[in-house]
Amino acid sequence: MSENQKTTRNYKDTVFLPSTTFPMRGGLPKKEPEIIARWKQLDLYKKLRKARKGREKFILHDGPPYANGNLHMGHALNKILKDVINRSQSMMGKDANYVPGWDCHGLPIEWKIEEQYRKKGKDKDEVPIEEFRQECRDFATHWMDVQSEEFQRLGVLGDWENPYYTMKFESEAIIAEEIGKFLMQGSLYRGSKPVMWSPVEKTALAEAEVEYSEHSSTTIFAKFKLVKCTIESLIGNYIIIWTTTPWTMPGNRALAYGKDIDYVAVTINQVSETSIAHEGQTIIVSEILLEDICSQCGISEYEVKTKLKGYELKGSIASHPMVKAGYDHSVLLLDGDYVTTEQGTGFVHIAPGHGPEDYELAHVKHGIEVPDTVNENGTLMEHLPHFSGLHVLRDNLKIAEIMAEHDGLIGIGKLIHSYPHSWRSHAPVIYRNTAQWFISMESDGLREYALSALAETSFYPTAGQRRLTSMIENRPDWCLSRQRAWGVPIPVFVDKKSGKPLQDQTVVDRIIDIFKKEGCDAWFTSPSSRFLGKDYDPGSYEKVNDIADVWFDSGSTHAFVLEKRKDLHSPADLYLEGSDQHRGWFHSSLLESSGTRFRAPYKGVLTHGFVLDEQGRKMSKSLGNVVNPQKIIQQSGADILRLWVVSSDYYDDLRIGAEILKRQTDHYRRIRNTLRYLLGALDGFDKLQPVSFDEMPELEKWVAARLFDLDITIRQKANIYDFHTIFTELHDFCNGDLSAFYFDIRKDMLYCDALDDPSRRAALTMMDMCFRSLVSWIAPILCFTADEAWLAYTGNNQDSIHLGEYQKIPLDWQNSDLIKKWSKVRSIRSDVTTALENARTDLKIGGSLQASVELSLPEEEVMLLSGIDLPTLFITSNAQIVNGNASQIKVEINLAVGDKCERCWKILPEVSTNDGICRRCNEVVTAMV
RNA sequence: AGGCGCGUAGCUCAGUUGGUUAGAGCGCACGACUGAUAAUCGUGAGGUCGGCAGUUCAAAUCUGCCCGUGCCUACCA
Repeated sequence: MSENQKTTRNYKDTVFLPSTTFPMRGGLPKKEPEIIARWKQLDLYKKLRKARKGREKFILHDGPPYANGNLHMGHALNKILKDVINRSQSMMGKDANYVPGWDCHGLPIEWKIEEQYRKKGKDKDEVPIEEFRQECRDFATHWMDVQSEEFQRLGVLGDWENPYYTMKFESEAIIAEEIGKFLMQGSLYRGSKPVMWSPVEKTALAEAEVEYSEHSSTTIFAKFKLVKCTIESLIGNYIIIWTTTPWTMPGNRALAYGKDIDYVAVTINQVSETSIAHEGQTIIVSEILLEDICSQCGISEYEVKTKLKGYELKGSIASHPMVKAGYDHSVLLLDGDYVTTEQGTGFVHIAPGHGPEDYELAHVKHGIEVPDTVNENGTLMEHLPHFSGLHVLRDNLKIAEIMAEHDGLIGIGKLIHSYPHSWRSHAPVIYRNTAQWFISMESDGLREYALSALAETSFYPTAGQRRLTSMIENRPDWCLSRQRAWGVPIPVFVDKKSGKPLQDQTVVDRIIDIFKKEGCDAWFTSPSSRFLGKDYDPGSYEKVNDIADVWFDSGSTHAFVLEKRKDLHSPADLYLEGSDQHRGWFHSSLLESSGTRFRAPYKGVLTHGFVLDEQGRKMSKSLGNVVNPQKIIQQSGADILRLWVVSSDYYDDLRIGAEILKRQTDHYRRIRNTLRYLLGALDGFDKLQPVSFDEMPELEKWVAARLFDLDITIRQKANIYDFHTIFTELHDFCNGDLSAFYFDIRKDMLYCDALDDPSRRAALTMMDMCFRSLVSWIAPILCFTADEAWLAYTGNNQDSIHLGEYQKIPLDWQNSDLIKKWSKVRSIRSDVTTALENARTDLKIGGSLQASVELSLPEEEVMLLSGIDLPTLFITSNAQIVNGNASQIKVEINLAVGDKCERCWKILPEVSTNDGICRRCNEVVTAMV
């Protein structure tokens, strides 16, 4: 080798640069499906069950999504969070067995099928119910398959081959069995309440099946004579009400006043020719509405007798306008906080069978019985004198005239207003009192059991407890029945004579047996005798044709999933859903379980917020701000979405949008590159001897202490489902501790020291542990990337990081003193980098290796730095303490003296006499041969 | 309209029992390196802590009102 060749020798191939097959760019959209395929081929779910066999179980019970469409961000958030929790529990050694599920029955699916019928010009009522139900079943099956694929694409690990769903025959049977429990207890009772009813279709409607359009109504001013009142002078006066639904008058049972409204008693002195009001009578109405009423009723002269406040009418009783014509019941005056003086008379007539508010005030609050007055075809019932057979929508003028004849009115009018109509027939609908099945909150102490169960449940965040508790405290009895087709029937027979439900366990058991084998379609297709057996005459019993509220279905999942599957347990460790489920699944599950098992089906409840757009607005099609999970997965990958979940405070609402996702991608790259650097550095490490902890340099011991602390934090936070903190800790560790500090300092050693140098081996030993720890810590979050990195590390494609656990960090790695010490060291280092930056700005230096650092330090800091190699710490070519007794830290930067080592690029005096490289490099290169 | 929440830098979040000039990371700007290179390192600029009023020696933190926003109810005779 000539002199010339020597000086230009390229030392690059003598430097141990990182090398790895783990690419810098993830290419997640393409890679993730491959990883999923690998998991399937490995049968990861089952393998994990085997690996965790006998371990303590952790059961996060899946709240079933509704099987009727593609996933949206809310689904993604929910399932990712569940998966992160399950995987982290698994990493902590538990058998976290996750069984996903679906909710299949219910109105939205029923509608879809109906809609298809309408398109074909078919009528739902002409189709046999079993055929209709089969189509609903097929529809739900289709969407379960679609959603299952979509969930798995998010990386969610669970028993996808054997999920639960509410329309499975066994599920349906057990739902029926649970209803049977309430039946046998006696807390299931038949009552009634007003529901939206279409007289044309003769069916109950849901709120969402109703559309509002213009309708012309006959209005009446009806008069109720006061028969009892604390203000005696008012007795005999008439309370006036105004209504747009004269047909509800036979069902009137009360009047509502506003306690703070000003009323006046007014004597009518003169009326117009056409008026039906009577001179000399005294009426009571709202003061500010008086003029308006008088003009509408043709009252031309009047005289105010008394002024009063609403509350003075408390306890008063009036008589019905038709009191002498068969309507001689008492009409109570009640305080209604919803009464306004915007229109009408300031009094509201209450027909408990014809409005939810009427029902609530009269029946629920005051126990007034709800009369049946309207047939299912919309005609008034036979037992109603004078009105029998009249139609509630067509005959209102007639009804008004009859009332006027009986001197029950002071005015008749007309109003065009917005009124509910049936979505299907576009015909007006009414509220109609309808027989319904209820579960009593009181009769068997359900409310008490539920409340005490809540007190024993852990809530994340704690606010959920208050919210649910106040709902349970205030809610009315559970209305279980729906007049619908697609659901689990209420498996009850009613004794036609007594009107009481049949309570016989053998009948219930028989029903359940049949449902288990054939599904609950049998209820609609089999004769009653099949269920009743020989002991009862089918002719004497009415089979209930209502189905159960779908919330009862999902409220029973603990019974047919948690209790029935041997690989699960009840109560679950955790239920986790969006905050809307306080009113939904958390609520219904609690009631169902409290009523039958006297405890909650869960030990903990976690609620997350809703997904909003980047400005914090709700997502809607009309705003055009909807973000689809499918699109994000396609563009960036599911790991990015998963990172978004844990980087957010999911107890509150979460925002998502272009910038937020960009930030996640940035964070992802940082973590990925940290893994990549470790993998590169560790290339070939397995051939070298690891170094025992005691023999490691202090810097490595500091890394060990950081790992120890992180391990503690991560386990603690994972146990309270606080992944946001975990994410922050991990990111800062990769970013601040490793990349910007430890790696940067150790590069020289890693690249330039002899391959088997003890210090270098010590660094690699610690880096190996860093990698193993880091990859297991991110595994629950970045499940794909962790898997990929682990595969690059082990080279064993029959293994997966997800079968493993968090690393066990040795106890003697804990060292809070070292953490404190190096925090101070880094503070001095920061002063140096600032000084270096200033020198750079002054064009004194470029790279830090060009610099020589002169430090003036107080004694304390000198002690701190003793034993630490300063050029290594600062990544400069030279550094020394020039004054060890200074009052404050002072840093001076000079150009390093000497020539640049061709191999390690440090500037050292020895280089010129050493063939262009430094002493250390010379030794290493010579030894290589 | 009612019940329960939320509102700290462009973004995501910390801010312990009220106590010095309100923190972090990202992004941004500027610079260095070119042996983590569609990487990496450094420095820096960004906040009347939703608004107003009050309690206090002292408020992002406690109280009241208001505004914005989300979930759940109720939207009617």
